[in-house]
Amino acid sequence: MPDLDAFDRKILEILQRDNTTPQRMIGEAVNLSAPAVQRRIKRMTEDGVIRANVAIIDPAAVGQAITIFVEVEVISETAEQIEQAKQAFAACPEIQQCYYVTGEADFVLVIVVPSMADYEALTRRLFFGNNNVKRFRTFVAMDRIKVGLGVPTS
Amino acid sequence: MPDLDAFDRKILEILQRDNTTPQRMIGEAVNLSAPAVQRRIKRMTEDGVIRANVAIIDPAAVGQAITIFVEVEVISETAEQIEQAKQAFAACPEIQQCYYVTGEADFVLVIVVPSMADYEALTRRLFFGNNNVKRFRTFVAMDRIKVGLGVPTS
DNA sequence: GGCTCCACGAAACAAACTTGCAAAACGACT
DNA sequence: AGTCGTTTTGCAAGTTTGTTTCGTGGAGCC
Repeated sequence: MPDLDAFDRKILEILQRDNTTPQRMIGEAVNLSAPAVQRRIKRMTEDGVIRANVAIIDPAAVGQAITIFVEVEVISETAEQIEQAKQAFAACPEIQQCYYVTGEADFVLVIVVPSMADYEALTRRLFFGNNNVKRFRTFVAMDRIKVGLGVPTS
Repeated sequence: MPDLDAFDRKILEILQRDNTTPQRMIGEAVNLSAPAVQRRIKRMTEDGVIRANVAIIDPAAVGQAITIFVEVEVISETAEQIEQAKQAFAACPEIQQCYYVTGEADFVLVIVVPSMADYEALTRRLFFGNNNVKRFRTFVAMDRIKVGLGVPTS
């Protein structure tokens, strides 16, 4: 993965805010022609710098009103058990984000569900139904203050 | 915010996976003409169902290698203090996501930084430098198993 | 100097998006 | 059942955007 110059970083800055921005406008903003911008975007996409281009949907608009954080602590941390847990979490559509972490917990999950009843059913399936889960701690989001996947491009 | 029919939901499903998909292909997938798809997308964008269109960047590619979770517990939970905390967190570029939650903590943060040294400096500025922070708990991500903002559209 | 290798910009080209318009689908009311 | 009004659709033309081609100029290297 080659390193990025100032042009690339400026382009990324714009794209991670709005990837429908015409290449012509990006070109004006960074002092480059549209084809040059296009080639850089293509290269960064091929190199995996740009991982995806997606629309962000308001969860409430599709009936997924509740966001929940869960810390999960497991009993056995063998490579096999961890791998199995990772796959189970990754396959669950309600789980929006899943990280394997150090600290007082082993996994941190971000879950999106229509109602608390749905969350209750999910815990039954995901945690109580898995005998390697020692404990889990739930945090219900009252306010989504800042949501996104933007990163500083410095 | 009007409700969405089966066409809209299918379109959203596609767009939140790849919003560069041509409207013609979306049309084929949902059995609608391209202009019909275009009008629905426009309407959903105006209605705020589609919140943004963004490129997702690999943090490591721009030197932001470390993802960290933080639970923050505050001392005083007056409306004014909470509001102040929200604004401080929202304004911080290293903070990628911030939620105000119920449970054993008051805020949950997702932070992206280049190194642990940067995180240490950030805690100094953000937590130790704020006398309303009672305690904070850090979880360093070892593996990003599932990352995204996709939601079930069904 | 002469060479190759890249990245660039201008222009031509292809593809996608957008708009106008008439016809079809749907509801409400008689 | 029939009619009117509203809404949404598909088609076709027009416009914008994305992509490729080609020739030029600069950096590094014999």
